[in-house]
Amino acid sequence: MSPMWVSTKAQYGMRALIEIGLAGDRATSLKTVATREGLSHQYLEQIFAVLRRAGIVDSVRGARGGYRLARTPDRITALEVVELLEGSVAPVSCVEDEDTCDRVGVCGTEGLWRDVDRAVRDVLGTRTLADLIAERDLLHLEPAPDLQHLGA
Amino acid sequence: MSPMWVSTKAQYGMRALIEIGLAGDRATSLKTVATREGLSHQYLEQIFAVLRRAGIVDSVRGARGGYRLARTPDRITALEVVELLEGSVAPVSCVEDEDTCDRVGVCGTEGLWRDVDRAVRDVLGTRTLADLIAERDLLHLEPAPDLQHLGA
DNA sequence: GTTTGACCGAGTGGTTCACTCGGGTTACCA
DNA sequence: TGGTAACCCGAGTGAACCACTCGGTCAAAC
Repeated sequence: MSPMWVSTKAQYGMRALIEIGLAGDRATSLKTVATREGLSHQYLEQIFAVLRRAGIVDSVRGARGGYRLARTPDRITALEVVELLEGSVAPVSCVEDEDTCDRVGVCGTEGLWRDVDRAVRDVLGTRTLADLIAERDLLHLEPAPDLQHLGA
Repeated sequence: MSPMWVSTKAQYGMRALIEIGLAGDRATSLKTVATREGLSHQYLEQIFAVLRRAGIVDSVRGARGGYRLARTPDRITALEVVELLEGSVAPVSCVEDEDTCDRVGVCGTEGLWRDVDRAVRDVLGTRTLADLIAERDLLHLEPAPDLQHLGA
């Protein structure tokens, strides 16, 4: 796999949340998400444990259970999700925690990394799950069966 | 160490290049860079082997040897250095290589990662080593001994 | 009372990271 | 001409991390 700095945890988490969001109020099971997105069911469980504890999704236990968004999708930013599942989005450690480097204030690259961090946080912070769901809708995959007759 | 996605290789490489750049035409040894920046000499050798092969620095062998910039610092972007030492700066693999994911054109997060990638490349691509050297100069550390008398 | 599906902790194989080690080879310099 | 400073190179290594899996418990629907 070619290198990347956003882990599959955050990637899968985002994709799964879009899927969950598409269902609206109805709970969606991870099994459904897993097959629809081609992901590991058990790995998703791990991810959703974190999302639930963070108050991003609510769970419904038992048969016909699953997950739904705990908030409206416009109140969930990509930044929140990625930071939660990734731990951090900072390019270098000193951007977040100044104690990890003894050369703070002496390092010529400080401004550079700080600008990169700012740019990333800006993109992720201004994009909400609602935006992603809308984009996903534009791809209009698998149109709902009951809408099929409207076409052609 | 707190998490980060720019490796020490790229970080150290940038810092070392600033140090090399400050010396202008004169070759600077890695030993000097290592002590000045508090880095491992042997690790720097590994990094500079890559920088040299990429045509970013020239080497001077033998005693009193070292490295100097192969181009003027305004022709070396942070992006070039980071991509070289990091391999890639893409947040997820599909941004660079579409074959790594079978869901290209079907994935709701595609645009998001593409925007993040664009933002990062924009920041790194518009910053040259000359800029970083100038910033570093503003911190005016260790003023040259022969300029000392000009102060106070 | 069986099926569905959320919940939980532990384990694991592979890879990457951040180096180090131990040697060359080249050139200055006395 | 010999010593020393420096670049050059490949291999190794311990720790951490990633992307999962396994095996099981608990809760609600049918």
